[in-house]
Amino acid sequence: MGQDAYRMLWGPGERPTRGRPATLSRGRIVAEAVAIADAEGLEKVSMKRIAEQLGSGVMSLYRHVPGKDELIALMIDTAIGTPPQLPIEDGWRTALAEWARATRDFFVAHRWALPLATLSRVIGPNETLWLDRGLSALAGEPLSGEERMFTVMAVNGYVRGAVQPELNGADDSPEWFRFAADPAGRERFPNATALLADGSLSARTPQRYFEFGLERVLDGLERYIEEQRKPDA
Amino acid sequence: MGQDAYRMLWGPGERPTRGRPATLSRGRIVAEAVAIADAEGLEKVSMKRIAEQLGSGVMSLYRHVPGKDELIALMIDTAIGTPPQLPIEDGWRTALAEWARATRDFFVAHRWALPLATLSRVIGPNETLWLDRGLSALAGEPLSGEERMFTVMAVNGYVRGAVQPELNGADDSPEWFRFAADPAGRERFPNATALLADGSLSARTPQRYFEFGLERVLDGLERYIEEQRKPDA
DNA sequence: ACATGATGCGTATGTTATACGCTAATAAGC
DNA sequence: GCTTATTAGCGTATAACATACGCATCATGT
Repeated sequence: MGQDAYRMLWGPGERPTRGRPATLSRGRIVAEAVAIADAEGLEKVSMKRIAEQLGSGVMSLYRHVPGKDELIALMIDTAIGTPPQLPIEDGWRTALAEWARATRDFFVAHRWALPLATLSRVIGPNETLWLDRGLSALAGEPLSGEERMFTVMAVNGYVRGAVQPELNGADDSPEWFRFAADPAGRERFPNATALLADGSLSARTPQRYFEFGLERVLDGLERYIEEQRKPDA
Repeated sequence: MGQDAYRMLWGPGERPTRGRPATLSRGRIVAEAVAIADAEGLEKVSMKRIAEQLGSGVMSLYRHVPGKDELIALMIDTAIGTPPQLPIEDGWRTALAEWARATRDFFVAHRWALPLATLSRVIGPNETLWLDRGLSALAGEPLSGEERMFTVMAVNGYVRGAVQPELNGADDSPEWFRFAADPAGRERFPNATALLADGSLSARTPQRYFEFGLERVLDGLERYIEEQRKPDA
């Protein structure tokens, strides 16, 4: 499957000139799959449903897509699209912060994408472009290649971690912390209980605290970059 | 399903004294599911397979588990187990770093867990205990509840982000960066290509760079905590 | 006109999870 | 010890799913 997925994501998009011309296309199939996932969740995305939505037979899809796994790999790369232009002129920190916010926007706009993104899979061109864009923010800084990579990964990891509770809790109320209803729970999880006591987490301000954590991560990166810039050590 | 999963994870474990005694048990089923996932991957975990492994009929499993979704929720909480004791006496930073490493160890030991962890689901007692343990590292620091929460989340997010490439690339070679094989790819992703040029990412030293990123994140958190401690502003 | 080659898709297959109802096995009440 | 209530084990049936195969269809190039 890795091989097929790779060819589909990266292979040349040449369409044949001979034979019966296609009414369906890979792009339309993927777009429909993304639309269904956005509207009703990933579990509603089935080959049958996509075909119905497109007014075609189920097996016709397989002329354009090797299988469902590969289709899902395509969904991520299509949904994430091309990254935004970053304000490199304002410095790496501002640029990376913008990159982080855009990444968060993607996961919020396509709630189904976060679990898929952590799946082992082939990375597509658009996603590679996002990585490249993130790295471009650090182009002028005195970091090794691996340091650059892990810097972007640290930011990316934070974004994913911070956005998840926002996606989960969106249904209703704090799904967590029901343990605090009984004394045994309060005793077993004193520190988590304390969070409830001072009224934290009841407020619905995910965006504000996203920024809080992001600043902390960027602070840490900034400190290292500043140190590397000094000619001592 | 949320309701069932919640009751199963948090409900009392009392076994009935009346009726036919059980040969199967919830614990044995979950343990077997985890064993299969560890050895052969999550996609091999089916109700049929679990039953075969336990020498029982498929439908017998449903006497002890409401359904597969709930079983998977249990798998995470069982596999992660109880968190390690942290060296609080050495300060929050050392303690949180230990917590981060233990979290990483969990995801490495159970490769199937990372995508599931990002899924929307009910959090179980063990996972709550991990959160509580992480928060306990910050108990003495001058942070608000929300700040504590997002501090732990920042570390947790970093861990997940940093461990993922390690899990993916474990099969063989760098699945990424095949684009660099042709000039068009090199031109399209100049910054990512540059990483290859200086020999980064070829070395197999994930652990070392895990520590690098972790230190950066902790640096950022430390700076904030130090500032809060000062009586100015 | 005709061969070529690709597309659209109905049918069939194998794999899932799981609802339902029957049978078996034990403990509590008499 | 016998009955009855209560629970566990599980065979069968069902519905949803991805997808292999083969055939009919419809353009293009000769």
